[in-house]
Amino acid sequence: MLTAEVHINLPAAKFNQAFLYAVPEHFAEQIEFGQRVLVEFNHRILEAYVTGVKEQEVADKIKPVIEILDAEPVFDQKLYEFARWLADYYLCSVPLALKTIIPASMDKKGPVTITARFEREDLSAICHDPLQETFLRELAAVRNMPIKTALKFVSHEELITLAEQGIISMVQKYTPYRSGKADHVYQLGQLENDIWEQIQKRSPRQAQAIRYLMENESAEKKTLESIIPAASLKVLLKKGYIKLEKKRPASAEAIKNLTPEQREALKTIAAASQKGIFQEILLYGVTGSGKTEIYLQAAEEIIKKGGKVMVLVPEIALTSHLVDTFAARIEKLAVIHSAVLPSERYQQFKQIKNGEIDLVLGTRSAIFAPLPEIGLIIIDEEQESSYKNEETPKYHAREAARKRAEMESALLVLGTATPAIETFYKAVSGKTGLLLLESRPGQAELPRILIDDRRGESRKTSRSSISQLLQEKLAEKIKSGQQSILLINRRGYSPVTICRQCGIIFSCPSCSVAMNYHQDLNKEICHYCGYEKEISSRCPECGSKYVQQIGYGTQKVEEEIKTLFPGAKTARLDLDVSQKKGQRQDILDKMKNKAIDILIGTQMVAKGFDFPDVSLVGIIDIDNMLSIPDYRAAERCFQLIVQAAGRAGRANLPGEVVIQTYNSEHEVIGYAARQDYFNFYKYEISNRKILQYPPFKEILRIVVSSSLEAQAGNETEQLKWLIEEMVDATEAEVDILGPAPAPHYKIKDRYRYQLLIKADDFWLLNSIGKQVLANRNEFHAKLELDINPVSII
DNA sequence: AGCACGCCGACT
DNA sequence: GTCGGCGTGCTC
Repeated sequence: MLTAEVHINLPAAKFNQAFLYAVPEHFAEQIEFGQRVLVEFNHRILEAYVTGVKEQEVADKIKPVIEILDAEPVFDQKLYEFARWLADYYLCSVPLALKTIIPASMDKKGPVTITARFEREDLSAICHDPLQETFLRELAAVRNMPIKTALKFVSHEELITLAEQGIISMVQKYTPYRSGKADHVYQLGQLENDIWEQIQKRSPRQAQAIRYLMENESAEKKTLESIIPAASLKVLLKKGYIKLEKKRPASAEAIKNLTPEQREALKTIAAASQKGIFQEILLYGVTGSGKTEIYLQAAEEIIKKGGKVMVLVPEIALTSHLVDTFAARIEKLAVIHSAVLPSERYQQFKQIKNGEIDLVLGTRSAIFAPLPEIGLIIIDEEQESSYKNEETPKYHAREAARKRAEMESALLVLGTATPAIETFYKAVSGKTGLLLLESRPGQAELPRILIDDRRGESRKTSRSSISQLLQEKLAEKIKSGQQSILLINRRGYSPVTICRQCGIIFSCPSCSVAMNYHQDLNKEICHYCGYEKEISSRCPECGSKYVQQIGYGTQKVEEEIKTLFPGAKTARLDLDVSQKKGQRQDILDKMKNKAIDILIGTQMVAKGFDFPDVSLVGIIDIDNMLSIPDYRAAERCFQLIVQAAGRAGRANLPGEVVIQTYNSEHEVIGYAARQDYFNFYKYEISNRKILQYPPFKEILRIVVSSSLEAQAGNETEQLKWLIEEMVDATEAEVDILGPAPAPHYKIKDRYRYQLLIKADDFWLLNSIGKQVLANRNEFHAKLELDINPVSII
């Protein structure tokens, strides 16, 4: 008998095992590894992934596969193995891991299909109604039909009844997107003179199209289709007078000459990639040292030898120049990101799978692209926290890439100017390779970094969010026509509103956080649950009118700047702005065209953008960042300052950075100001050692949450006992911190407690996690497990 | 996860 | 007597 091993698509971690189903005769030809199917499982009809098809004799009665949902497989053996690793390593079910590796573009469903769930010979036993019998006999013959056809025989209600009785099932199958070819352009094809004259005489619309193409060389698909009727274009295409081709970047960028340092690094990478075994190299290069050129030339070498390359970036939108550079140099390139239309993504998926793509560039989920024969995986800005997935499975793309590279016997290159402490630790202790790029080719010294201690500042400016020094510098830059960037790590107008009469803080009714005032909307917004409330001029508690906003965010800084420099052109770039479509690009364009003097924004402006005329960067509130109760606070702070400094004075202008602080003797600020990664590393690694944090310990964070306050607390306690019992049994050294109220005690009406479990050995911690999940039904509260969390707040 | 089954109390 | 609360077990 033909059987299918399937994984039922249920998220619970315990559904890790495969279940066996019978493959009915009529599916024998179609069923394939990696398809999604429909099966009956414990009185329910559920989706499942086929992870094995074989002929075997089965003793017990097994249920049949009801329907095949995919025309083609959505994952292969290799990706299945990768998914199993993902599930095992990050503590989730195999089906959930499979769901995360399958791109969303594969999730489009077509119209409802009616499928028979009985064999033709059983028909007389299940049906007595003559009208229904006609329908069912027809259905038994074809096995399935569109709902439209079925409705010609019976009513919708009858279909539902039949479905409830299990005689038929109503299914939506996955249907591939049709290619939209939005990234295509029209170009002139073969066109003889006499034909052109003929067209001009007989077909004015066609002639217009050709004339347009003669004048413009090529036309965007959308543009031409908006001028010329589709029918005319179709005729021209069919006759070959015009053609539709994939857009190619205008001019290939020249290969840059390498500095001796770069050449050395490239040589090492090329040599390593040729060995055909898994290796890992950290490419540590100061900002402006030309890492991108090394990526490109290394990729080009691999591709020349028939290998494929994967490049991961933190966020495409913040890395558009990198995308452009790759597009100009790599011919068979696929860029994967959320702005790509689903139809194109489907197309991409197929091309990648078929080996038609040489290089995949994308954000963290691109690590799951079905790219064959990978020779090199590059992770740019490897320290970025956006590589961590914040939903289960809470994977880190860097770790996933390491595994993928291992599976493919490929080379993994981690590139950065500020390595994550863990990454650098591995490199200096010899576990991975290390390449240094310490000089900047061709240009610019490091920017001048000023630590601006605001203690004792004169009354005149001390109440402003902008220090006296920074005000002076800004005035200078405006005068000389240079651009400035101000970094403030908080969006909104002000983060706290209080009543000066009774002292209450305006806080979110569902979360234990203060409401953020947003002036543009004149609303208070909770940044955790999104709750919004019109601001009232009176205190809701005591009715007094002494309501005051405390602290500042981007909006307030922008307002102050406008008051201080009425003539200056300013713009704000934060999450609120960039979520409005096109606004972000608009601001970036304006910045490039020098239509903005001062750009005020959150971290996003510090990352990746490259504006050649910026010569001043002000970091408004670094102290706030340093005070975050997270073991990575210092690291993040250092990274932010170095990144921000990288924005200042990249071309021919000497750059300046002003760091405002009330804490000028803080070591981290000092190291960052000197751009001294090595000493920062020494300082930080000794802290990590003393406090027993990564890389010296692995961490498992468990957040226990419940809408019942007591339940959350009690069950966290109970969970701790359970883990202590497990640990006692192994006699291993494990630290359990907590139970402690989570730093955000209440979010969306759920009370949260957390446990931090630290151990030397990853797999010991992992097995503790697995045992916790195995005992999950002892708990009523929600348990969220995070292996090596990127933040513990 | 979520459905069936089974064991209890409240109520027509 | 039955209706429905929810605790427990099971899912090819």
